[in-house]
Amino acid sequence: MFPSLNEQMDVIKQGVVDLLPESELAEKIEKSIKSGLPLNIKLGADPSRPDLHIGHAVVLHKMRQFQDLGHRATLIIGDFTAMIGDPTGKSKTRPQLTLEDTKINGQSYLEQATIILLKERLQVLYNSEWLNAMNFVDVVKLASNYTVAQMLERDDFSNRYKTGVPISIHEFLYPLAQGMDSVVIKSDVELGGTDQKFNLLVGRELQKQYGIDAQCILTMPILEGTDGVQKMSKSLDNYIALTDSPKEMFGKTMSIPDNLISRYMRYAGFFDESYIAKIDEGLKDGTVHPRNAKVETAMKIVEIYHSKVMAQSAFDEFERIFVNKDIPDIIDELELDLSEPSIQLSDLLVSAELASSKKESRRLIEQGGVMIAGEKITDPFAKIDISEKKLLKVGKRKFVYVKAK
RNA sequence: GGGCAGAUACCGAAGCGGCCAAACGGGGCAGACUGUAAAUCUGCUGGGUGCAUCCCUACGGAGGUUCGAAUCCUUCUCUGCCCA
Repeated sequence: MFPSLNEQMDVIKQGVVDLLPESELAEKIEKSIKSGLPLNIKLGADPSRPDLHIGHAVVLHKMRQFQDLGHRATLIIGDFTAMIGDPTGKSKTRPQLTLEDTKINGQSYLEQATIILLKERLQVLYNSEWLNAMNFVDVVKLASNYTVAQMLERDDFSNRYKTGVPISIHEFLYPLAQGMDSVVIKSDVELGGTDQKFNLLVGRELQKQYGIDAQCILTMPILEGTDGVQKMSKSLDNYIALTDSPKEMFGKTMSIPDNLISRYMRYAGFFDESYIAKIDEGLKDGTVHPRNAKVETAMKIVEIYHSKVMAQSAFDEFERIFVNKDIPDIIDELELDLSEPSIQLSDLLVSAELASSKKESRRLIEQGGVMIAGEKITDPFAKIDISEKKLLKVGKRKFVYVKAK
């Protein structure tokens, strides 16, 4: 049956930022133990950007822990809400997705999410099912549950309001729509990132208004991206995707700033707290080398999403390229269709798509970032004979074999 | 409905008739160094052309004034603030 209340609470509280209200969750768990019925744990997914990264994994992992405790996970694919379009940002008018697009994205989200989630004890619902069925009267009723002042409590809104950045009316409907999901599925707990706190609370509030047992809310931190400053996101290109190759995962993890090591150990590598504390201490007093701690973290991450074997080979490869300055074992080959066997270096980079323009290509060459067959060449006008296959290296980590067809 | 302010490159933000492909910061890229794709330091950062006081594209859109416009005028679109 279910683990005891204390055991459950210990697991649940690992790494969380907010757990509101804790006492209510304890009651719910006690009730569940007594009745033998699992709790319904909700997680909303935004399928507008279906590429999941290890930042998303923080919350997914928490969901998995609930599953492991015997509870039921409800993943809500926000196909309806995504269709309306994410209203953040003033300059980007994001193309409006059709319901079909979001369905497809939702499917891909699901595939990636089940890398972490257990397929058993998982219920997947699409919120268009009920949101699409609401008419304007329903929407007005829903909206009447909230006031403008309440909406403006949200940091995001109030900041924008204060600084004069526009807020569209439909953005106010967002939290409400999402909250409606909680009403419909009668969730006991809703998970989310700390940025979702407001939305989660709206769900709780709406449940009360609709006469349903209010959900508890649990938030997990937003993991910083590999740049160490901004949150991990695809658009900032500081992410480690769940589907990244072992090599990429390893390398990207190695590039995080030192001060993020323990955070990544906790939220990306899911190491034991006691172990993290030990490493942390070691980093402080200098007995643990930051590089080694990072290697360990990187290997663990690769292991989670690939395997131990892959982790080892990713490490070996990394050592070879960056420590021994050797070349990777797998390099793409590119055959170029040329009228003659030689080509001007600056054109070669453009043809190989290693530079987006001839200007950029020149810059790279003149700055000494380009090597042909192990030899640094700084003259952009050098003629390169590629009738034989030659290794072209651009920057520190772009390798390609080029050959004239 | 009325008044006022604003729209600049990937982002933020200066510039307010020629010296503007546009200061500065961030980001990105490259180099040096190293412990690594950390940190730090240096350089570069619209495109074309063998590269220059040359051409093209670009300061919200469309016109206009001028020898010359990101800069002035008209108008349109969008945004914020204030009043109703």
